[in-house]
Amino acid sequence: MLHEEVVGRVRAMLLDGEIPPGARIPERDLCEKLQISRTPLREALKVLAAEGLVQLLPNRGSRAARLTDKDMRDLFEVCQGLEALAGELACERITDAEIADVAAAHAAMVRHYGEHDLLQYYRCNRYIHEAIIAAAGNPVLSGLYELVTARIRRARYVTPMTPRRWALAVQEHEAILNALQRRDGVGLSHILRAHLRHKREEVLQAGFAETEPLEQARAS
Amino acid sequence: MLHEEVVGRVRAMLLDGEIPPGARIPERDLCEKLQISRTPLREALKVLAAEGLVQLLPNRGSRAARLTDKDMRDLFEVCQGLEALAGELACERITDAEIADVAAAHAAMVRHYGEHDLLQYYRCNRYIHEAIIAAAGNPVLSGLYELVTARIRRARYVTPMTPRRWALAVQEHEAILNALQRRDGVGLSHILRAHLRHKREEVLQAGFAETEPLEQARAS
DNA sequence: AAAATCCAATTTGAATGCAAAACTGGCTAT
DNA sequence: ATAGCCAGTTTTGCATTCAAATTGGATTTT
Repeated sequence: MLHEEVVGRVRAMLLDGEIPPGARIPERDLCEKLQISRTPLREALKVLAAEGLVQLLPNRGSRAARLTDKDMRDLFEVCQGLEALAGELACERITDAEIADVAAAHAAMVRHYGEHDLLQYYRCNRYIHEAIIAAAGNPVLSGLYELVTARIRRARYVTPMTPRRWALAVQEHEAILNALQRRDGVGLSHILRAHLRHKREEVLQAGFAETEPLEQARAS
Repeated sequence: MLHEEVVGRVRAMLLDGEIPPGARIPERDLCEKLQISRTPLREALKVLAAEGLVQLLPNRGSRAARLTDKDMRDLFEVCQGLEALAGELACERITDAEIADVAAAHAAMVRHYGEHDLLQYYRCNRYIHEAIIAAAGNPVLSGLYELVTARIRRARYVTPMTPRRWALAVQEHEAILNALQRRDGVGLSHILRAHLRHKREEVLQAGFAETEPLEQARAS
């Protein structure tokens, strides 16, 4: 197994909640599960710690990072900035084919909204946001976006919405697609920021932060 | 030596150019120099690779990353976005004392400009930009900023300027301080973007990218 | 009985050792 | 003379090993 693969596997376990936030990560157990020795696993853990997904406690091992309310606020704030930037750049650089692709995803999303299928709705939603990032044509931006969104992914794409909030989100997405089709960078940037600001409020109100001080179960 | 210290030491060697861009990094040599064994060094290299400062070639070791023109452009573009965001947030959150601190650094910078002391000028310049980031009060933002600026630091704070460019930069900094003092977030955001756009043009014109395909000398 | 202390057992952090892959230089064949 | 190839050496990647730190619990002390 390649280094990047190990990092990817452990990252997936963290993002999927297979290793819950705050859980200690006993190296030996994970090694056994991944069928590798401690050396490459420890390399992966240090990388994930640099990404903010793992917290290293010197001489006391590592644990899955936990997000406070402040962390969540900060991450969303930066995410707003990154998406706003991406929106502006995307309007300058996106191709007609890519716009059509986003439009299709948008239509599918609206369909899922009509069917009250939250899971599929979120899948399309995420696809659209990521397509806008990709359309900015800036790998550095994409990389940072991935770093930031990884940490708030579960809060962002799992939190249930009130009918009122959901309707508003769909409306905002109409405006997003519209701005993109008109290649209105400034407009897209603004609507994306508002959209994410609303999402942040929603997530914070839902109390999604992972601040429980109690000891979590270890990874199964 | 602690893990973070190893990462820091190697990162410093990369940023200082002690290990020049493109140079191969023989693990044994670095181990000897740092007086550590290969295991912790390799952990540090993987972290630095995740940061984009080191390039890992599977089974063929690692080398100091080299920036192409495109990389430089992308990094500056993102840096613009981050500083613009920080500027807006800073105007909402900065204290009077912090503004006074920036004003003092600005005055010192102008003095160094008058003395044609580029090195000291750049030092104050960098201090100001970092103070604005810090004033945004968002550690996630600060972290990403550090990631991005580390990679363009040498291009940004070493490139010589024409008298004309230098005068313009000072003028822009007057506007930056002014917007900050008026707590004009939108204005600060705009002037910061323009300021960095100009810097980027300058750096790219100076041909600062590290694209030489020839084999570099190894770390001394 | 509660608190502090000490000791065994576990776990982490780092060095070493070993197998596999890549580079070097010299040789052969065309 | 040059291109291709092969053995020897070096370097990487990972498993193992060893020392140091931590944890939990039993024992002792107040």
